[in-house]
Amino acid sequence: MALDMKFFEEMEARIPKGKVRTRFAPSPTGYMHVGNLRTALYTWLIARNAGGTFILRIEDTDQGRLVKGATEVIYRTMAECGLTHDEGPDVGGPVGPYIQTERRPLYKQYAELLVEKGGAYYCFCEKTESEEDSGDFNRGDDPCRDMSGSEVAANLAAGKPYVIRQRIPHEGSTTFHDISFGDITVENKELDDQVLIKRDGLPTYNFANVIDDHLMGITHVVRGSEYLSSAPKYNLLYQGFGWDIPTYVHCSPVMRDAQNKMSKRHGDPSYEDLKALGYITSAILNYVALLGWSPRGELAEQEIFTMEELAKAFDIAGISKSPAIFDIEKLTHFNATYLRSMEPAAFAKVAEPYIRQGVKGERFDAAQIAALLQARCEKLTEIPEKVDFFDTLPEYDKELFTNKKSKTNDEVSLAMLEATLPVLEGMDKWEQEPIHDALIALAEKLEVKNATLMWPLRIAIAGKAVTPGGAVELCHILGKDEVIRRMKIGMDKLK
RNA sequence: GGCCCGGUGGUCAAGCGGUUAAGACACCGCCCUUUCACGGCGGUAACACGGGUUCGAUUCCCGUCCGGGUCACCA
Repeated sequence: MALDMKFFEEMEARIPKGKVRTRFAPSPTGYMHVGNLRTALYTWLIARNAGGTFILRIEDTDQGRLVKGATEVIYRTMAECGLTHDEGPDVGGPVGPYIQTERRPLYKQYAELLVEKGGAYYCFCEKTESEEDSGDFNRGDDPCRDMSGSEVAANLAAGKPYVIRQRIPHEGSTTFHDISFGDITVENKELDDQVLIKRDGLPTYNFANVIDDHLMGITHVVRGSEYLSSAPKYNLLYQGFGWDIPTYVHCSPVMRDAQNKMSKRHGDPSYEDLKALGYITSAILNYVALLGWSPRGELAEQEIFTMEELAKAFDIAGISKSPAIFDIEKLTHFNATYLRSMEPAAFAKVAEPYIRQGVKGERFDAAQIAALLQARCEKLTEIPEKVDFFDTLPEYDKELFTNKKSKTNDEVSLAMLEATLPVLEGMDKWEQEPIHDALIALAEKLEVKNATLMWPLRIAIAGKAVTPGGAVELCHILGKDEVIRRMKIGMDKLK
């Protein structure tokens, strides 16, 4: 069992030094949930904030959970979100490969190295039910732990299946440092001799992670707090190899409510789902960034951040230790804010497909409708039902003509429409300004408030109480002939 | 259950021994107004509880309670 020490030296020589290097290491499950997205974002932010390197690594050591097309979801999401990686399976880099199954031989060699150094041992025990049931089988009592070298060699030679386990000291305690949780100390006897190399020869997550993070020169390990309790074992592993321990940044989970994490099983939305619900990427990212992190000092009250601003402002000290409940209402607020702050042309572009769901064909100008919508929609998906009246005048009740605040009833409404009809019919320039001026002038002449004149007109041409835009805007978009046609229908209702 | 972590309005959160305890979402009023919105202004609402330490605790320590995580040949 001679180890090729030269190989280890060469691997060591490849590791970039002296710069911040972070990595996002998802397993390809085909589903980017919000917590994942946030971890990816924070990881990216730490790298960008420090002018460092951001790496994408695919952790696919679980044979049973492979999902086809899952890595594509990851690439697409990262690209859409602007979480660009400097090294990864698709772009390469100095410490590849970046897919764990392609690194398979590596883990085995390092496990053997660790055995050599005394930090691990071969275990030939059967995987038994009783072990799980009894619960009082202490992994420190594993009979293989102290097996003689010759016996191990004999078993190996006989082809007996085995796993490689980490040898945790029975005595003492281990302290690790997390940048937001501080020092955490655990008694070694609380730790078990976890499996490093599985019976199938593939590494466990816990082992592959340490090997890869070291060989890829990762300086900051960002991950969910569910790994907090296995962190001491990681430290022992690093120590066993004699490697530097990276900076740990553990993040508390994103919750669906006070007691449950967001999960696919509960039907909680993933990044993709949120987009399908009408949320835009920039708003999602901004909201997620603030879900568990907040800026300090000068920026403490700022909520709207571009990715650049975020990269500049992001500091690890601002990461929260307690779990945060995902509040879709607040996301909605961010979404609305982002939609409103877009350039009108840009908004028209993202809104158009949704407008066309409600307004078929090219009869009406989508850009004009978009202009009315911009201040009135929080989610893109609410657009179609807001604009459906353009195509066809809905069936409506004449009750709508009565509005207390506008001082209208059937009688008044009819009078207003009768007075308005000839004015509009006489207009030769069908533009917003002239229509507006003519109607305002008419209201003044009739000595009624603007609303008294506008309300019945808007109801007649839209057939619904709530519309994007007022009577003038709607008249303009609908066109003269259609307006007059709809007004007459309204008047008939009122007679 | 053992071990680890956390606990400021309904939610996200600032605060780091002395504050009228920020801000945002949501909610409620008012203003603006050709509907609804946008925008503007204002309001309701919090330091889990009990002990310490201290001249003084939301801030520090201990206990209780509540919540989360973890105890896999899953990640």
